[in-house]
Amino acid sequence: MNGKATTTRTRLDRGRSALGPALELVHTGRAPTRAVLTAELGVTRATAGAVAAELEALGLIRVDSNPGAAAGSQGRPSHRLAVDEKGPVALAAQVHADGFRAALVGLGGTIVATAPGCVTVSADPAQVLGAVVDAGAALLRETGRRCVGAGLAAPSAVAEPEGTALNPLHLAWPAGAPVREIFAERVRAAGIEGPAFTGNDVNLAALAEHRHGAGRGARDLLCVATGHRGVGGALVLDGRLHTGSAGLALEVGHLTVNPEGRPCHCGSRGCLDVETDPLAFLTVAGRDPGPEVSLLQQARDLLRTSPDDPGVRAATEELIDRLGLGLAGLVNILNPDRIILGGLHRELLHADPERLRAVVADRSLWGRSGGVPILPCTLDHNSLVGAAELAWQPVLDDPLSALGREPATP
Amino acid sequence: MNGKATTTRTRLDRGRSALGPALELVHTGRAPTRAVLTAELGVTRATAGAVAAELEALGLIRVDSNPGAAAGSQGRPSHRLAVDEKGPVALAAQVHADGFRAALVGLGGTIVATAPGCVTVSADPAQVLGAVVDAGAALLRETGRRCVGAGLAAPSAVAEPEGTALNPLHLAWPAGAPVREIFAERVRAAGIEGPAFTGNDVNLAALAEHRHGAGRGARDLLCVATGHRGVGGALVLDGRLHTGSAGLALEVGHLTVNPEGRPCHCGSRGCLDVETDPLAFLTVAGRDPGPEVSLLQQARDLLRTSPDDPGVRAATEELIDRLGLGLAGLVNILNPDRIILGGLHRELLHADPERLRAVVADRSLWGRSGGVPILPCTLDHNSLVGAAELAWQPVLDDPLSALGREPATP
DNA sequence: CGTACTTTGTTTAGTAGCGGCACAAACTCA
DNA sequence: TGAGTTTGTGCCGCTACTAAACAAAGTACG
Repeated sequence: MNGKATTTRTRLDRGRSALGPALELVHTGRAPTRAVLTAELGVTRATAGAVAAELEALGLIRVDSNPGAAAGSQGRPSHRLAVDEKGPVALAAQVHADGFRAALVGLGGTIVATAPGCVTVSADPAQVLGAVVDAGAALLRETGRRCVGAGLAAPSAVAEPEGTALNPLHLAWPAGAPVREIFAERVRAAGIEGPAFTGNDVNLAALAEHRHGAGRGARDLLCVATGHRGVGGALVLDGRLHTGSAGLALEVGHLTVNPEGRPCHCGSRGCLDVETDPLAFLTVAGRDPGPEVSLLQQARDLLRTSPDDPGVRAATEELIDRLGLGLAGLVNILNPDRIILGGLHRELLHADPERLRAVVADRSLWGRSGGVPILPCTLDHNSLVGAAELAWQPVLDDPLSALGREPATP
Repeated sequence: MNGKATTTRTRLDRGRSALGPALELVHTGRAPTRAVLTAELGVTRATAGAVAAELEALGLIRVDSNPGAAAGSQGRPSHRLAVDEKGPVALAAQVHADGFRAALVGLGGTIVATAPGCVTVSADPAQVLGAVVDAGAALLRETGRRCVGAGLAAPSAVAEPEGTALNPLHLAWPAGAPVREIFAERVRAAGIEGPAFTGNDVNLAALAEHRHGAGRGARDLLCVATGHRGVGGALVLDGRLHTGSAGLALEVGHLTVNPEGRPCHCGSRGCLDVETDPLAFLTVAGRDPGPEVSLLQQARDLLRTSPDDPGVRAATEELIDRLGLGLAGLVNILNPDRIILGGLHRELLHADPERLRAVVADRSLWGRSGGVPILPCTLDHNSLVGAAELAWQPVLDDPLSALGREPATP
């Protein structure tokens, strides 16, 4: 076989622009085999094979030539595609009122290692972010994993394009703190490879649920969640977060859901924020919130342990009605094809799903859009996984340039 | 010249996937010259030249080798790119409470011919749509233009994917009328070439303004407008209409803007619909609406002729405050980078722009997003032009297959 | 008025990434 | 064991580009 030198190319010169979409399909679990990958990409088997081979060569996925049971189907069994669990990871960081958490997240949204940390709430963002980045750097050293980048989930709206935290009310941080810049600087200082990103925690939770959780397959996904205080929202359209032109979209906390309701710090009354958050639940239920654990935890415990207590029952129903009103307003404006609830709202849905669905359907204008499925979040640490998604995104968009070959800007 | 046969190909085999984006740039006026086209497409001059040549060969654009003044610039003057005004057209149709209108619209959103028509409001959609399609067919015969397809602007939400009119309240049509199907059938019956599309009029107005009017260049464009009765909204994201999963997004008419306001047919009180439409304006101004001309026309005339009348002044201010509250709510949820107002809302903006902007900024949560520019519609017949955009879309997406070469589904 | 410079358009020669096709491989079914 | 079915691979060629050199058409400036 007088093979010409060109033969050395046949495998690695194939598949470039289809590389990103293919990786995303494996990442989100929508391409378990090469045959499915071929169909999903809309390419030929030859191309899909070459793309899979190149992704394997990059150390991102594995192609199992497994003899695994192709139960009940005819023909040659497909090789299985899976994320390479020994591959690179993204560093994910989260800060909230109670402390912080760092984790390493591989492709597929699997948490490889995690390091919770508690700090006394500090008014200095640089100190907290430095601590969480250091925890992440320690995880990277311990595991020896390659890092593709870092992502931070912040409990505040993040203004675009500056990356400043607009309302970190419950962190005692100064409004307008340049969190993105501080985080990126700390990541660089810790010697962590790759770019650094920052986003709002509810936005990132929605992104994670869309790719790996209850939102998988939705085209227009609305996510609403409580933290310890207040309510946040997020919208994923066609697989991408809609953050609005200034990063301030889906600030749903101040929708009016009770015209005669409690006054809100925004100047209005009866906002979703003050009517459906954990503090509201405890107050309506007639409990004095204690200072020992977080309000969210207290509300959750109360709802789980004594759901039939009259006060708890009344609080549940009132909050469900208020939340339903807010969701109906959002449905009329956004018309999502799925809604996902997190935090206390998830518990309220769990407590009486029929009531919530009925309120939303009743207050939505057109019956059809009121019939939107409302589901609970399903992922653990979804904000953390979402933060990792930010860091993975460049790799999903263009694996070759993101992983160092063909440097984008030399 | 012993030229090989292959030489005959050098011109028409070039430029395929860049063809659509290039046409869209010329269509929206963002590529006045080949040099700009080169930069906008991010391709080489060779490719841009070949693409422009092919679009010219398709009869869609013209390349002027004009000696026209390249005032003040060095270097070789660029050839000018322009839409071919003798090229094909789209048939645009609009129906509203007062009658209908048909038009032929060329690339660039220019109305080539128009035929207004008045029919007594008929409860039979097939009759009205048949009349407007016939008027369009007559225009096509008169002008002898080639037709790329037809689009209909309906004054109602259009449910996806069925294409039924959900709330044609002011047309006396049955709710749930299959307008898309009826329109498509009439278009086929009239022997008009190309596919037929149907959309909501405010949505289509927003699309037209985004491509050819006050919304040009906006990434997230919010459009709010009154017709004769009621209020509609639309959102254009990244150049595409956001219609939601069931076509029901941006049904903003029932946002609460006055908790103690007028009762609305939706069961609530103080909806944007009943608080800021032309009837509300006339009522607050203390005028009895007459039956002779449309409510919108009466309100417009009143506002223009006697803006300093105390009743008119009070009505203007009250409606501006209500509208501002509704817009602020939308800004908090959608965070658009531009807002465009149509119908009576356009007149209200014109009457006191500062007041409206102040209310929106004041009721928006974060100062920055309250500073969103609010502009009046600038296009005549923007719904009609938007309807034509629907019909042009397949050509913009893939000129070759849409214009008959390479039939998509043989 | 001619020369240098700037910018635009064209020609020619590649090349990356895919499709098409034939064939090989691996299984099920009868 | 062989036919049928589905999956993976090697090879060829096409399409839509890029790269680079060249040509053209103007301005700037002596």
